[in-house]
Amino acid sequence: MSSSKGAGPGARRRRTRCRRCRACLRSECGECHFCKDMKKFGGPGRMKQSCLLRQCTAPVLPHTAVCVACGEAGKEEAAAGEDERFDLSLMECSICNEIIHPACLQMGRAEGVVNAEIPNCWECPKCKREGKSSKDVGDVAGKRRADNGDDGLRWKLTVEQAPAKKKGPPATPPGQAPPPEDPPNPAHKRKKERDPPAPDAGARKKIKGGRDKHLKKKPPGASLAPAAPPVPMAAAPDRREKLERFKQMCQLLERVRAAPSSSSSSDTDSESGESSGAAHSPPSPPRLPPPLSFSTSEEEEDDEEDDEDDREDEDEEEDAAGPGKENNHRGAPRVRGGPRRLLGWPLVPSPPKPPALLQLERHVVRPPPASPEPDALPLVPLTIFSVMCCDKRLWTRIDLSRRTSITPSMLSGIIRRQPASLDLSWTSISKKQLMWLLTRLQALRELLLPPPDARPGQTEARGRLQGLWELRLAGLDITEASVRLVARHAPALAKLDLSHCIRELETCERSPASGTRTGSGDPGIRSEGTCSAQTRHLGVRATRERGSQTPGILTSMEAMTINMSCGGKGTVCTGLVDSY
DNA sequence: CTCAACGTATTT
DNA sequence: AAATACGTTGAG
Ligand SMILES: [Zn+2]
Ligand SMILES: [Zn+2]
Ligand SMILES: [Zn+2]
Ligand SMILES: [Zn+2]
Repeated sequence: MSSSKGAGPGARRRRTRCRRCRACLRSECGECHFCKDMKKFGGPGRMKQSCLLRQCTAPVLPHTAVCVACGEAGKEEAAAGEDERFDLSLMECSICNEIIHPACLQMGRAEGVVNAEIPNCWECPKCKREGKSSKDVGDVAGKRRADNGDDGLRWKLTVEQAPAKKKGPPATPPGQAPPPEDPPNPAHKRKKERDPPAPDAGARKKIKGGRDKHLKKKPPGASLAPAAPPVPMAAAPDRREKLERFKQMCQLLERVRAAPSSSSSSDTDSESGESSGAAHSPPSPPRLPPPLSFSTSEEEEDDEEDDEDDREDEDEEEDAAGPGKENNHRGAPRVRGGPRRLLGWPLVPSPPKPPALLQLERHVVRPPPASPEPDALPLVPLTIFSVMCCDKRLWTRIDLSRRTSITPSMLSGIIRRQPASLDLSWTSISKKQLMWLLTRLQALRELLLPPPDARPGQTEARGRLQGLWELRLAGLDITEASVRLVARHAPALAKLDLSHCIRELETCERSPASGTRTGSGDPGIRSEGTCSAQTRHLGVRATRERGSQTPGILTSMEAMTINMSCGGKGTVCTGLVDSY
């Protein structure tokens, strides 16, 4: 401690908004919680927080930040190549908080692990060498502790807009910051736990601190970098089966690979296997090998109750990484940063989706190892494997339901894949995590945007839920007002799951009688049928009452199925046990 | 200096 | 865990 000047560890520099990301560029909504607190919107101004819709997704170091070693600012603009650019930039360690030019490190920058989701953020070589992990934060220089509510979402979000296309180099356009994304955080669960891993990143379990140091894989933790070590997978007994599946996948890829995925090369990052999640997919095309899921050290077995039948493997195909070269062990500073590992296995690849929207190519990971296009790839198993792990086309659906814990790496993986379908039911995902996801999932974000055809004076915005036909809100403490909004904005809704909702909803009164009409709220929904009390998931079939005075509600809907079982206050369920 | 808000500390 | 409160830093 005490190492250096006040600037060292002691004075952590506060990050500020980048001013360039989508969030930074928009105006305050004036309606969110924090906006309402602002004096300008009539609030008391005590919270002093940024508008929720303006949460910067790529917070940057203050302009006044300087290198702890040489005292100078970042000079990336003066650099020529990518590497030099990195060497001359200022990097802030998420563990010890020191800000330094990688070039000013005598031990070299090779051991540092870059967090590609946050600009100028890494786990410095010093900390890495000492085996520190995000968990150790706090001891450093006696300042800052990480124990506090640090959930890992330290620097708010980052997402970003559109960097230049896939360029190879860092996306740092001239004078600007890269388009990072950011780390999520696991938060919740795990009550205390001490030592081991994970402060912010998901660190899981109790691995003991004692020596993990150089265990082969990196200690979980950090949401940051994926393990970098190239760990050659040693052969293991049960690995055989995995290899088998792996082969199958390769074959499948062969078949599927028709699509040119020039997709982000960066995407190919290394992923190690990591957790799981299973992806289901529509019945269609080529079928992948069985579910299989593997996890790496990260979460894997947390003692929790992850149980699940499936997962149990542990592997790590870790380095599948780099397509090609990538791991450079010494020498190059690598950034394996960004992406943490995988989420799971795709059960079925989505049909060779045309290159339709290669949308967000975001994530520019530092070392853009030019990744060969899949088509051009030599049929190297590992390489193909890594490509598959990140190819967005193979991840149209991601199912993390029932996972007891949603880790940062999972969130990161979700964002990188931009799935068309994402199931997070029963995950107890935290509000922060959900917010984090919402701001960077294009599809969901668009869902909440005003309709493309909305006109200024238009009072009754139609929204983008016109085609929504099923909505599951089970277990939520949803209000009647919310249900009304749903009914109003989702005219095509055919199935609505409100089971396990604690509060009493008047929308569809639950009375023993059948064919009763709705309660006071009456959105024009009438329930009918009989109730089978013992059934846990019985549902209520409600039919829209014709001529309801509530205009717009359930319009165009002849009937919809509403599951209101297990509601609050000992209410009696009404209706038919439907097909739900 | 003023205004915005980050990162913590306290409360709920 | 989430909500609230606020000292203080950072941009202009
Ligand atoms: Zn707002
Ligand atoms: Zn920003
Ligand atoms: Zn320096
Ligand atoms: Zn450090």
